[in-house]
Amino acid sequence: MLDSAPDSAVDPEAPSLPRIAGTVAASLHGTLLAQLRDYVVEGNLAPGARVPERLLCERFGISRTPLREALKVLASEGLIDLLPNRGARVRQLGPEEMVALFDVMGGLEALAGRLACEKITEAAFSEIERLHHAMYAAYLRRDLHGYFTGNQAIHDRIVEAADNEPLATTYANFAGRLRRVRYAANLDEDRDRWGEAMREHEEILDALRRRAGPELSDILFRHLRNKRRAAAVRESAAAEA
Amino acid sequence: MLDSAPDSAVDPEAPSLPRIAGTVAASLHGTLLAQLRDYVVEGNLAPGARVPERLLCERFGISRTPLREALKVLASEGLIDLLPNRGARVRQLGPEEMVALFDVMGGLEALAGRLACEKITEAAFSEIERLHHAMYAAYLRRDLHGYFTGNQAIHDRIVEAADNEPLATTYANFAGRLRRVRYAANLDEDRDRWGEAMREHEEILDALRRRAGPELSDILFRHLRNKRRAAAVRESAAAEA
DNA sequence: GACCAAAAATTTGCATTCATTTCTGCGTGA
DNA sequence: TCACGCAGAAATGAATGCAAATTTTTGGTC
Repeated sequence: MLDSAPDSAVDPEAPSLPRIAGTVAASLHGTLLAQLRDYVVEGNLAPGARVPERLLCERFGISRTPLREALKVLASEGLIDLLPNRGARVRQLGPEEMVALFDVMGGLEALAGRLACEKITEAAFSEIERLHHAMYAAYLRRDLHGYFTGNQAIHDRIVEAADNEPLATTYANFAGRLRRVRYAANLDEDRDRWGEAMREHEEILDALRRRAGPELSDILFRHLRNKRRAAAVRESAAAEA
Repeated sequence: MLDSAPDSAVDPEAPSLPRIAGTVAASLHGTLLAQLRDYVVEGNLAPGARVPERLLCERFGISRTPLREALKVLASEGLIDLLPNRGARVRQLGPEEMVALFDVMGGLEALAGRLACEKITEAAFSEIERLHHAMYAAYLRRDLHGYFTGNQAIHDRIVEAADNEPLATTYANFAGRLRRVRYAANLDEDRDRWGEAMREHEEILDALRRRAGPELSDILFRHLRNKRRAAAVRESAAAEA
C-alpha cells in the first residue's frame, strides 16, 4: 500500500471556492466530453463496434490526448468498454443489463417522486398538471409523438422538482445509457399498455397533488417496471425479426 | 452540430464480446484509478486542497498523462472538482450537498431493499439475520465499533442481494463520496438515536423476512433520513467547535 | 482451396515536449 | 503603508514521439 501519512505538503487553504457548477466547469475538455458523449448516445457508432481514436481525432480536430481522457470518462459512465491494449468499444446491452438499468431508473424516479413531494412548488406542480392534461389529449387523439414528448417532460419535471443535483446527474447518466434502446415506440400496437400507462400517470398526478411521497415513490417504480416489461417484449420481438 | 450520418466506416462486427467485467477491465490504468481514488477517499488530501499533479506522479511513479486521465474520471465521479487552467481540487461538501447525497443514498438503499426482496436467497437472508443478531449483541454491550461494522455489513449485503451491477457500482460511488464525512461516530453520545436505529433495523429484518419489498424500501429510506439527521446534528455541532 | 505461420502495418499506452495560462515575488508609486 | 503592476517561475492543457501490443497481410504448405 501507499504510505498513509496525510499529505501535509499540499496547501490546506481554499476555505470556500467559487463553487463551479457540476463536476467539470465549462471548459474545452468539458465541451469535447459532451460532444463525444452525444456522438455515442445518438447511435453514430454501432453497438459493440470499435471506437477508432484516429478517426474521432480527425472528426473533432484534436489530438489523441484529450480524446483518450474523454474516453476514460465515458467508460466510467458506462457508455463504452475499455479493453486493455485493444481500444474502446461501444457498450452493448444484453437483456440482463437492460433489466438492471431499468430497475435503477425506476429507483431513481421513485426517489425523485418522493423528494418532489417534499419540495415542489405550487407553480411547478401546476406545470406538471398542464403537461399531464396535454399528454392525455395526445393519448385521446392517438398522437404517439405528442404523448411521448409529454411523458418525457413530466418525468423530467419530477426529477427537476426533486431539487437534488447528484440525483439529476445520475438520472441523466442512466437515461443516456438507455437512450440507445428505443423503448418508447410501438405503443400504438399495444393499446393495453398505453391505456395502463395513462392510468398510472393519473395515479402519479394524484399522488403528487396530495404530496404523498412514499405512495408516489411506489407508483413510479411500478410504472417503470411496467414500461420495462413492454420494452422487453418489443426487444425480444425485435431480436426474433 | 456534427454531421449526423452514422459512421458506417467502423466495423459493425463484434456480435458478442467476452464481456469484460465492469466499466474498465483490470488494466494498468484501472489499477492507478483505484489507487488514486482510495488515496482521495481515505482523506490523504485536505478537502478543498489542490491536487498536485507533479507530486502524485512521483508518488505513483508514472507520468502526467495517465494521472490526468484518472483525474478526469475522478471528477466525473464527483470526488474532485476540475477548474480550467487551475488544476484539480478535492471536492468539499457543504451542508446542502451532504443532504443531497444522503438522500440519494437513501433512494439507492430503498431500491436495493426492494430488489433484494425479489431475489434474495434463503442462505443470503440467513447471513443477514446472523449479522443482525451479532449487531444487536454489540448494541447491548455498547460496542460501537462492532455495531458499526455489522451495520455496514448488513447494508452491503442488501445491496449485494439486489443483484444489480449498475446499482452496486452507483451505490459504491456515493458511499465513497460520503466516506470523507465520518457520520457514524458518536452514537454513544446519542443513546436515543442508537436505540431508534436498532428498532429500525428490527423492522428492516422483519420486512426482509416477509419479502415485503415496498415496505422495506420505505423503511430503508426513512432509516437513511434519520441517519442523516443524526449526522447533520453532529456536523453543525462540529462546525461550531 | 483451406489452413497456418511470420512479417508488415496499424493501434494502443505512456512519456516527453511545447505553448499558454496562472501564480508568486518584488519593485514602483500614490 | 498599501495598492498596483510587472517580470520570472511554476503549473496546466494539449501535441508529438516512441516502445509494446495487436491486427492485418503475405507467403507457404498440406
